[in-house]
Amino acid sequence: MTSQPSTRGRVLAAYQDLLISDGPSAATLDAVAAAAGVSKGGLLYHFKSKEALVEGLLAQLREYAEADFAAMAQAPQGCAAYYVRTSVFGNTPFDRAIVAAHRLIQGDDDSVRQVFAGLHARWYELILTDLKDAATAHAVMLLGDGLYYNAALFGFPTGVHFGKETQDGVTVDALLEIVEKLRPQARS
Amino acid sequence: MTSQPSTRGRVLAAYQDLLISDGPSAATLDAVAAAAGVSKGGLLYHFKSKEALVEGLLAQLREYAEADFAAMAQAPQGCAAYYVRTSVFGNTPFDRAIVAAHRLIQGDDDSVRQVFAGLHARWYELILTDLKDAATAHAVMLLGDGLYYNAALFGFPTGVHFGKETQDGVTVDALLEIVEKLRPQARS
DNA sequence: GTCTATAGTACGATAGAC
DNA sequence: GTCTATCGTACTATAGAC
Repeated sequence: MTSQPSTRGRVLAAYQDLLISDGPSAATLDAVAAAAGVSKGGLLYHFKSKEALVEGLLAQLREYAEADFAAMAQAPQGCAAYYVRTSVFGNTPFDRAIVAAHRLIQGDDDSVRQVFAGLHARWYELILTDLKDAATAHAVMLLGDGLYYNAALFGFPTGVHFGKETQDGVTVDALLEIVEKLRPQARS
Repeated sequence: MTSQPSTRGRVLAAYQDLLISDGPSAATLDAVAAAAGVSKGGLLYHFKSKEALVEGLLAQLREYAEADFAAMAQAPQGCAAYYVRTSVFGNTPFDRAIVAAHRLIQGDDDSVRQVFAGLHARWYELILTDLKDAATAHAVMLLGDGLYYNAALFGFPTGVHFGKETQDGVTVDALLEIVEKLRPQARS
């Protein structure tokens, strides 16, 4: 029952949205409070400091991540294809949490880096289970990373990038075909 | 003759180093001036504003980029392999300029984004010439992007990451083998 | 639980001496 | 060309009324 629009939830959502659309420097306490419809004092009642706001964001990210790991482990297309496919920004809650947190990596806060390092380790583990070969697994992860970083850094001008095309008319399906080529063939 | 340690050059180098090691928020005018061994007033004589500092960084980046495009077009191993290989952080002047500028993308400055968009377009063009197929070219670029972004965002704890290994014992050579697998075979 | 008012600090930039 | 001193602003966070 955490999904009701409590003030705390509205503040967190506003912080996330500001990070995604305008970057960390624009996500000041004033701006977040205004976007959430409360005063700065009201915001600081729920989150005692800016660091607490970040922690709130990361806690939410970790929640979504656990659910994603479970889905990935059971994905019928295999973990590798699942990873690449979901590396395209899809505007899901998980995607939004990732991109928002990504924008904080440059900052001084080392805890954000650590969270992403942990996510990466889990993903790699799953892909390796799927593909067996370390180099291939690494290559597939890098491909997905490239997709995600491009989205996170260069973003979605105005809601574009949501479709299937990633660039120059190249579709995700075309990328997935390439990933399948890399899958070690069972000798028959 | 731009390589002599002029004050202007030292300031620019100090700004670059601070961006790479401590991020944008640490690269204040005070910090840059101190690192370069001048006062803030002295710094501002050479660069009238912080924006001018960024422009100086980008000008340098563009210079290095032009030289890299030329080398890439003539690379014996082909453009695709060249791109992936040089996407590993190698501590070259070009690498350092790229990583430093990358840290500014999150900021408000749109000019940094545009420079990287331009670089990407040129690289893609060269790789496509090499590989002929758009989807494959895109995949190779994403692989290189992933390498570079991981380096730029998570960095080099203390000079590590300079060797051939990128992660979990996976070498760049192993990644290059995978790229070669993707190269469309000449029908014989 | 939410507000206003304000303290304290850090940053970018200017002015003017040397 | 480089320095010191200073102004203006924007931000985080606290204190206390309601």
